[in-house]
This record gives sequence, C-alpha cells and structure tokens, in this order.
Amino acid sequence: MVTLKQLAKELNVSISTVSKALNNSEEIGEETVKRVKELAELYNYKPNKVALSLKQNKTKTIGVIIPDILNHFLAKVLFGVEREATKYGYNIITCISNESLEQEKESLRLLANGSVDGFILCLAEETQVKNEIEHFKKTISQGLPIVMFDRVAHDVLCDKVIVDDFDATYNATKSLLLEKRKNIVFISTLDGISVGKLRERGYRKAILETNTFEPLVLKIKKKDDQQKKIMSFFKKNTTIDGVIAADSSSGIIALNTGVKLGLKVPKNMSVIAYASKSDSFHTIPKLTTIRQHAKEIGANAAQLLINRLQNKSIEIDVKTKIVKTTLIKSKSTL
Amino acid sequence: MVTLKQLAKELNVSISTVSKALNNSEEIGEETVKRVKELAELYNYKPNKVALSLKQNKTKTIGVIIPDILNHFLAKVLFGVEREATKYGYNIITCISNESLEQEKESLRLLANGSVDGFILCLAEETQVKNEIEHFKKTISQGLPIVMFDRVAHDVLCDKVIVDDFDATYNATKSLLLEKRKNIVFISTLDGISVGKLRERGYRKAILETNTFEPLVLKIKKKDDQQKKIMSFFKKNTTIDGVIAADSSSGIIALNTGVKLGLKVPKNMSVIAYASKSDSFHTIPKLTTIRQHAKEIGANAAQLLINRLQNKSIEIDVKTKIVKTTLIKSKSTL
DNA sequence: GTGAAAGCGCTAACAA
DNA sequence: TTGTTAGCGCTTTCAC
Repeated sequence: MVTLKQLAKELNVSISTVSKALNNSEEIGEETVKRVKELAELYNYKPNKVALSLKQNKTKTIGVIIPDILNHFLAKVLFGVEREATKYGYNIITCISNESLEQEKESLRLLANGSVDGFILCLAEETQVKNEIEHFKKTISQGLPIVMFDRVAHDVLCDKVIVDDFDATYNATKSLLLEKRKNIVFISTLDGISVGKLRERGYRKAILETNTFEPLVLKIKKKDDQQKKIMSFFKKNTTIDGVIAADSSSGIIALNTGVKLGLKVPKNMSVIAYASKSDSFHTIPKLTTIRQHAKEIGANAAQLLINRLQNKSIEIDVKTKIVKTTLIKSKSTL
Repeated sequence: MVTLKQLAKELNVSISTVSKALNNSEEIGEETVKRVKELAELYNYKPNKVALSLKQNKTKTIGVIIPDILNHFLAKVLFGVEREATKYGYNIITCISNESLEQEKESLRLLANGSVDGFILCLAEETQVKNEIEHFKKTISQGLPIVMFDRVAHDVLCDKVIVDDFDATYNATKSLLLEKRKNIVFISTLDGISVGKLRERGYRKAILETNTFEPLVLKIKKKDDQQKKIMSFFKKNTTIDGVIAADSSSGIIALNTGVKLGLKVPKNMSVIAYASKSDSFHTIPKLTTIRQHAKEIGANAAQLLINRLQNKSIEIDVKTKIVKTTLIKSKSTL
C-alpha cells in the first residue's frame, strides 16, 4: 500500500501538504492539489484505515455476536445489520458464540481491545439459563455500547430490539380458536431461551381463556429426532386439530407429518409457525407463518448503535424497540 | 480503555518499562514486573489492537465476502471459516455482495485499505456471468492474498477450495440409474453460476451414457413460484421416476409435490438433492442428500489463507483443495 | 501556500 | 535494570 510519505517524497513536498491536498484543504495551491491527486490516483492511494482508527480513536467497526449462524432468523438479522451498517460506513466483525456463555464472554473480551466501537448481540442460551450479565455490564462500563436483540437481558441497561413474542403467539392461537379448533398443541425446540418461554406463555394464555381444553405442549430437545418425536406424539394424540410451532422446523415437520397420517390440511388440522417466507414453501399446502421481520430487527439494532456512537451528547436513556411480527395467512389455515 | 501511558504515570516508571514488564521481558526486575502486572490487572488493561496493527502492519483480520448469507451452504462455510480463524487468533469481517459484481468490487476496495490481511470469498453470480476478474487480480497484486471457494475464477492465480460437483452429480445420477429409473429429471435454481453448470453436466453425462432416454432439465428462476413450477412440470411429465436437485429447496419441493400427486417415494420416485442434514428432515420420507461439508470447506479456506499469511517464505505455487461430497442415502431412494 | 511537529498506543533498538 | 527515542500512517495546529 502506498503511503502519504511515499507520495510526498516523489512529489518533493511535505507529508502534510499531501494530506491536505487530498482532503481538499483550502490552504493548498490549485496546481499542487492537481499534482498530488494525479499521483495518488496513479498509485491507487487509500488512507490507511488502521492509522485513521488510531488517530481518531474509533474504528467504524461493529462487533456482532450471535449464538448460531445456521439459524435462519439470526442469519437474516445479521444480514440486516450488515446492510444498515454498510450504509453508514461501518464494518461488521462477526463472532459466533455457539450458545455458549464462555465463548460469548471470550468474544466480548477479545473485541473490547479497541477492535470495535460497540456491540450488537443476541444472548447465548447458556447465558440466559445461567442468567449471567456481568460481562455485559463490564463492557458497557468500559465505554463500549451494546445493543441486544431478540434474546435480551432485561437487567442490563442498554438499547434493545425485541419481538412481540407473547402477543404474536397469543393472537395466532386465538386465530386457531376462531376456526373452532378444539385441541391445539404448542410445539417448540426453544425451551431454554426467553423467546421460547414468551411464546409458550402467549399460547397458554389464549388456551386458558377459552376454558374448554387444557394447554398441550410438546417440547423437543436438540438431540431428539424431531420427526420421530412429532410422529409418535401425533399417533398418541389423534384429536389434534391445530398446531402452533415456535420454530420453523417444528412447523414444517408437523404439517408434513399430519399429511402423512392422512389428515387434510387445513380441513382437519391448521398449522401456524414462526418461520420465514422460504420456509413456507417447504410444505404443501404452504405454511401460514408468523414473520419476525429479521432484517428490520437487524437494521434497527444497527441504527440504535450507530446513533449512540455518533451522538456526542451523552444520552443516558436507553431505548427498547419492538418490531411487531406479522401473521401471514397461507394455505395451512382456514 | 487504559493505556500504557496511564499505567506508567501511576507507577512512576517509563512506558517502555511497563510494556516490557507486561511482555515478560527478562530485562525488567521481578519487583517491578509484579507491581506493573498488578496494576494492569486492576485496571483491566488490554493492549490496543489498532496500535498493534499499525505497528506490526498486520491486522489479524480476514475479510470474508459471500454472495448471500441466507443461503444455508454459504452460512455454514462462514461458520467454518469463523471457527478456524478464531483458533488462530484471527477475526472475521463479513461483507455480503448480494450476488452483485458492483458490491463485490466495493467490498474488496473498502477492505483493501489496511482493514484486513487477506480475503476469503465466493464469487457473486453476476461476477461469474460477466466473467470479470480484474478486481481480484488487482487486490492480489496489492499484496492481499485471496482464497476462493465453491464458485471460483479459474483464471485468477490464488488458492481455491472447491467441491467435486461434476463427479458427485454424475455419481448420484448413476445411482438412480442403478435403481432402474427410466426418466430422471434434473431440477436447478442455480443456472447462472459455475457449480450449477457443473452439476448439470454431471447429470447429463450420466444420462447420455445410458443411451436410453434424453436428459430432462427443469430450470427455475429466482422470481418463479417454485412450487407451481414443479407441480405443473410433474403434471406434464407423468413418467418422472427420479429427481436430481441441484439445491435443497428444489429437492424438498419436488419430493413433497410427488407425494402430493400420489406418488410413493421411493417406490415410484427417487429424489436426491444437494442439501444439508437439517433439510433432509423437511420431507417424509427423509431426503437422500449430497452433503458438501460446508464447514470443512470454510475451515480449509481459512487454513490456506492463514498459512499464506504466516509463511514468510514467498510461496508462489497456489493450491486447489477439493473437498469431496458424500452421498448420504436416506429414505427417498431405494 | 507550504512545512514542521506533535500525538494517537504500542514495540524495540539503543542509551544510560 | 530502566529510560529515551524513533517510527508505524495519519491529521491538525502552528510557524514560516
């Protein structure tokens, strides 16, 4: 990479003259500016990012820590963050915590050495289970702002972007009840994490309000064979006529299993799942989905962080933004 | 963040003494080392990454440019890269080209300012269609090594990690022929990119060798309704008894559509798709898949790059690593 | 209109 | 054993 020094030497001027010329300073003579710019162009000069970061004490880089990149929702949020950040000239350093508290701490620690100006993150499952938050507080007290999304720690004072999990699941369940469904099951693989609990509660509230049947919950562990679990559950519970799935995989498999067992969907059984558009194509009939607008969540998180980074005025108040889900009716419901 | 300067001041020693003490230099007295380390611990001192990067002229950061983070295969590769890079103390800056040549160029340009030590990338579709490679050559000539994976530009001299697409598809097709399938269709959404073409060729070769029926190819565009396309294709071609899908979505939808139309899978029709394990659960019966070992591809790419970065000896020879796919037989084939 | 010098945080050669 | 100095690439203040 060419440096100012090299340009200066070749042009027989000082480094500061070159710097000023390239930054369109008024001080420098027209002729000089022209000469400098031409040579810079020729050598494809670009200001060294690292030097700038050191000088200005900011990196224009955001650390993003997510529990699992293979989770479609989280990948989509990352996409939203990246796109929004790029707009404002920020880069993204991505770390994957693998749902592990230790890795989450380590990533935070490693990047809190001047590598990034702030963090956007989604809590690891283990972090939520153990309810550890000290590492977040420490990071923030070091002057690195954090924005949490989806799975957040309410006891940490920072900006947050969340989903209306409770309401959305409540409303989805209600909509099945309106279809006169009499035996709706809630299927979930998200037992450990906050959003999973919220979704279950939303479901339970809707069911309990009807006063006609008891909540019925099927929890599936990561290591289980999801297909077998759901199949044997359906065989045991033959009167199931509705499914609320907390994750896309459960929804897709539940629908396919119902069809396999001879149920007509949505005539005999309705299915609603938290899932994305592309997931909804993986069943016939197409899946009715609760969309979380992951890209928007990412974009919002990025905006909140960048705002905080660029606001010189010390804003003390933290914001929590709720990105509302949308129930997209398709062919798996009446 | 605390700096050496602040520690030095508080300890009444010079900056270099502090630096040496923290780096376990033999030069410094035991007592001093102890005092320094204690204070550093107390203040949670961490060497400023940016300053180190500037000093050592390397960032220990890798730029990763991928066309689409929502593509499960690419996300998984990114995961592999991240994990391997982390092992060696490297960070990952992720850029998403959105299959656009312009964005790919821009990302390369933006990071080639000292932000990263090298690149790992997968070509955007547009880049492959237009066959542009100048930006890669320029980057390499600036001293930034590139490792390409999956979709690569053969005319660029750099390390590469690829998949045995041609052979894998040829073999998969062969295996359906061994099942005495008489009318096998190749379904793909990957028309523009190199791997899509390779897969189609592998299929064609296997079919043409049999000399019993003509290759039959269904190409689906991004904007098409994949379900409708496949459904109407199946209705028109009622003798289809085998499917080779170049992508997971096509495979899943083809299988589900076959079942919907009353075909027994695998009795009346076999399906094989390029897909991951989790995809294979989205059909009943479970999908037979060609696994690409995406994580390994990522890990290999990271290794190749880090090797090159750390090898002081100017290695001129470039390597191309082929990560072989595996055909995982499941219930959608005989 | 141009240049010298300081400083961002750090390391390392050299001096004391 | 400890300190001084230079330098990584850049911006910016202050002299000329």
